[in-house]
Amino acid sequence: MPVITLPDGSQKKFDTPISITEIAKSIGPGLAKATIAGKVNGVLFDACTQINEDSKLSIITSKDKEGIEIIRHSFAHLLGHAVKQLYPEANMTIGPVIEDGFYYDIAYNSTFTPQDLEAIEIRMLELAQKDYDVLVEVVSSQEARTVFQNRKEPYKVQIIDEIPEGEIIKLYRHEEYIDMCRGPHVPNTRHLRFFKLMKISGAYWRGNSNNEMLQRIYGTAWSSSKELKSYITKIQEAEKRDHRKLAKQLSLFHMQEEAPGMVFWHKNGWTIYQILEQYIRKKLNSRGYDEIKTPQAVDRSLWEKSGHWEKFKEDMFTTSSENREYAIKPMNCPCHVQVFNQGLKSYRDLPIRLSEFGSCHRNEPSGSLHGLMRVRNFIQDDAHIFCTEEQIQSEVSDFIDLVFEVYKAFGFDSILIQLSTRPEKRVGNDEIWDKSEKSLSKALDIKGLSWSLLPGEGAFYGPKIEFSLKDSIGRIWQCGTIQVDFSMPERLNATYVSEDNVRKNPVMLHRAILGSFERFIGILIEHYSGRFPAWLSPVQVIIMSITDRNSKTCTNISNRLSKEGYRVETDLRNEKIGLKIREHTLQKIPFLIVIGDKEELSNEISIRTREGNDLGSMSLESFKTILDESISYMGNIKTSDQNLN
RNA sequence: GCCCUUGUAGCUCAGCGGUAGAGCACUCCCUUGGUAAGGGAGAGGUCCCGGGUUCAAGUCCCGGCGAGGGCACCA
Repeated sequence: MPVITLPDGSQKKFDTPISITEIAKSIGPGLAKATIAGKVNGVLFDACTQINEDSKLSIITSKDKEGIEIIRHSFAHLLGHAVKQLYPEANMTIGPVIEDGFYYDIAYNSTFTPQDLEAIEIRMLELAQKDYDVLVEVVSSQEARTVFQNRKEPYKVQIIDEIPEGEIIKLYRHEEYIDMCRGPHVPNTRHLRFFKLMKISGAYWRGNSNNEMLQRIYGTAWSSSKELKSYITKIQEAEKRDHRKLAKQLSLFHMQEEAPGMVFWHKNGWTIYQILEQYIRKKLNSRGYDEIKTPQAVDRSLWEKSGHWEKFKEDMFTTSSENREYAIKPMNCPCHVQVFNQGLKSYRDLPIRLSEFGSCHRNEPSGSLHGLMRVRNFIQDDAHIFCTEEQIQSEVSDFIDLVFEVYKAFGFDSILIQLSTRPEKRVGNDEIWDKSEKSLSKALDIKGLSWSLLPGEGAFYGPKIEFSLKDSIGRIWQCGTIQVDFSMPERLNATYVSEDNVRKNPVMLHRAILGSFERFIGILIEHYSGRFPAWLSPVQVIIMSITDRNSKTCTNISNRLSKEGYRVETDLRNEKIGLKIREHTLQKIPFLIVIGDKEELSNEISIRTREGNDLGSMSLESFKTILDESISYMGNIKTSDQNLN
């Protein structure tokens, strides 16, 4: 006689054990039809599950987050169903749910082509439209093993072998297709309608690069065609703001095969770089950092001492001269210790904050290179703080303030913080780890920041905080970091004389705000979709003539603005004004000035923005006020755009 | 690094065994035109590199290199 309590608190009594579907039916036929699964006392179950004791139940439909996840998971099985019909020799491995969809990893001796993908998608549609019931059965591991041995699915057998004894195994039957899963799954394929297979790629069995490569088919799935469409649109929008595409259109930088993973900055991109560097330099100088510059190539012996040679030899570029071997620096820290080591330091000198816009090279795996986001040569807004253990917390605290201040200047106000703690392989005793992890978490807590813990993800030399920001279309990028290091100062003999007159190793804090300029600029390009705020725009103002008669006036105005430090260009070509406006709008120049006879007569200029707003005619002085205001918003696009409207 | 896809004019791409194409950009000419594309003519290519198959190879095959999508990696 189970009593079922529904989410609204109402109760239903039943005389006999009853399935979730039946309960839904007793509430209403519409709900019964929409039922995908049920959450019984907080745990998800298949819709056919019998409930025989008093329980709390919520019916899961496609409107629930869990519902759409179940739909995605069932789509993976549907994919399996279609694949096995079309390619009986294929071996199924795992097919989990991921953000926005699902995938299935398949072992198959010939490669799936885009045509195969299309065929699979069509077969999936046909199968789904049969509205067949998905049947679930609980089996012993021996039974499961027999099923998949008969089906010649060695990967499934391997998975079964690794399931602990006693754990229940469920088989889901999609007509003749059988898959194994924890479930739950949709009760009928009529819930499977809105999906699209996205791409095929390789993936290692069990995610281990020593294992064989499988073929992974990715799909996206939703509970309505509207959601599916909006997802596809979102992907297309993201493609439009791809920094590599925009870089070409706006002539920001280029890369070429002779220098894989390294950037040829063009004038426009380098202008942005310069603004960022100068901005950060000013921030650091005002906060007690001393900027330095250290060598690009350093003798192997230093990298041996620092431990890089042993651990990261493969990732370093090397060169030689007169029988000596050098490594191009992959990091600045060992060099910074060399600067610290010049002259005897007292505890009174600490903290010492050494900053460098240091160019580093890392021989990243070719397959990981990706535009500006992952390069082999990059410049960091790097600095190392040498301090005492007691000073860690306040240094970390000051750094967090700085990070937030800088990110805010670019309009990033959603920042994720993660604290990574001691990994298994580490140096330093537990006492020191306790202390440094605590000083990091305390610094975060004192500021009332919410953060998440990544246990075991710290560097071998110390724990770290990572700052990730969310861009204008919701993607997350890791940028800033601060890491506590007890190891390198000791390895490289950095010492200071303490208050009690003994030599101690300082603690070293590695920290960066932007991370690398390359990556950060890549993020900015996509964040702004190439429409840089006036502060960062490589060209802030374009001055266009109506006819040749107006050229001189254009040049005069341009010179005046240039002299005052604005970035301005002229377009005096013998072309119609419509064409000029089109081209410079596409170049995303914030302010477009038109000069014709009318303006010359009235001694005014006509302004239009790249958004297409006509600001009318005004004096040069009035325009400068508008321009100054726009620049003063720095990287905050929302505010500056509102201002322009 | 691994799997798949891919490399043709400055850019975006078509051509996929039989004398290299289009649009835009570029050069020249006409046009001096008022807020997102004025008209005409012309020039422009070791079809990524190296081998092979073939009477004949951007086109098919093999090997490099680069790029794209994933996977692995990201101290």
